[in-house]
Amino acid sequence: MQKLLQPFYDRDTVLVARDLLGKLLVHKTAGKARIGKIVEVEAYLGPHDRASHSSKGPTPRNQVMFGPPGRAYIYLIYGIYCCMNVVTEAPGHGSAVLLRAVEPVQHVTGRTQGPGLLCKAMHIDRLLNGHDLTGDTLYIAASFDARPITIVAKPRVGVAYAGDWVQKPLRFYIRDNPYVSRK
DNA sequence: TGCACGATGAAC
DNA sequence: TTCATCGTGCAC
Repeated sequence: MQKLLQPFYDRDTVLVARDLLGKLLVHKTAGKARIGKIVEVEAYLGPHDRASHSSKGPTPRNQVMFGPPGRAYIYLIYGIYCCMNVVTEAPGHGSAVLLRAVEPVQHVTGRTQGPGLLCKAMHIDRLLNGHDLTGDTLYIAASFDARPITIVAKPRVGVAYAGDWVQKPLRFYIRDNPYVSRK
């Protein structure tokens, strides 16, 4: 498996988001590698993006979004679920890609359609916030599966408060994949 | 120090 | 359509 390194993440957020589709999310715990194929993502561009956590500037919560690319930004949502993002572009940019759904590949149990369920099934929690994705515990790798995929772009989910940014097509998923969270 | 609310998911 | 559940950010 070819692990994605920092140059992959240090690029335009939309390009990273689209390229993440079909890649493998790997989380190693207790000698077991849990693997899921990424089938749905959303791009959060930076402080100018009103739907992004970085839109109000750096805070203790979102500081890893402003750190170097290739790290995990993981936060608690609604007091119940975790959501995982990968930080993109140069340090200080404040952009990231939210992983919304994966297709189970290995050692993944339970539902994976939706950012909260994805983290639960992959055993990803807030302790991994800020984790370096170029390490050996939590990382993303290119798949052996070279079959072409068709990418669909839609408005993001759950950001109705974001004004002009609500309708931007920054949600991407693999067409016809049954593990995408919504149509 | 208090409080309104959220990049969700599941039940009703 | 409503609710669970709690950390975060901002008002007071």
